[in-house]
Amino acid sequence: MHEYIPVDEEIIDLAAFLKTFGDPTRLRILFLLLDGEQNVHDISTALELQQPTISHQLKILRHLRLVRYRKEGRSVWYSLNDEHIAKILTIGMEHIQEPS
Amino acid sequence: MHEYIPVDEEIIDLAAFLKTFGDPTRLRILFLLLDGEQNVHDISTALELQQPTISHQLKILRHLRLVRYRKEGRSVWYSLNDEHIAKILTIGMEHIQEPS
DNA sequence: TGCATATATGTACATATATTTATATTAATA
DNA sequence: TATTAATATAAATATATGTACATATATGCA
Repeated sequence: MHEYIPVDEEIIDLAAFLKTFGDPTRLRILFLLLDGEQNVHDISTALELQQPTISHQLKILRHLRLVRYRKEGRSVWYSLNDEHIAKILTIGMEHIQEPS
Repeated sequence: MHEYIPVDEEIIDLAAFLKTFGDPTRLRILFLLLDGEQNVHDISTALELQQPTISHQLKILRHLRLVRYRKEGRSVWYSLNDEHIAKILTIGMEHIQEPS
């Protein structure tokens, strides 16, 4: 019984998606968003990182659909896109906390 | 109710772990291993990639504990380390196959 | 021991990417 | 309309990383 082997395009897309979890700044943003919607200013304040740095990473998170956003006046509110994101964070944490 | 925010070291470790899924070659290796143990030669034949390329990526997969291995004579047999790996692949596939 | 096979390591190079600084855009409000 | 606040974009730079090629190591066997 053979597992499903993704075709090339799926492999490329999957790598791009999962790679997005592979940066500490993006992970910190995602963990913040586990608490719910946050705007750019609050994220950059909470993480003590410059606003362009946050906007840059949010753009990547948006494009790979890890987050969604809505505009309200001058603010843009970001949140996790769906349950897949939290699940991957949870499984990842389980893995690194496991004794080797 | 606030979510658990990982400390810096956990963020670094988690990013390193998840980043490992972010390369097409490594993903192809992992999908092969869903079928069960494979040795280096068979992997490099199946993926039509040079043996040093496979060994290089296996080293990374080993260090981040995505795979385990056992030596048998001249051969080294690799397999997925635990259920976390397959779960992340599955959730990732669900995500990219979801209509945007 | 000598040789072939299987796997790992090291180096070099090209490419990708995270961050900083500066600037642009957009929206609210005085 | 002028100004301020919030966010996004652009350019520059430094760092990281994947691959190819050459070489090393290790094991089995004649």
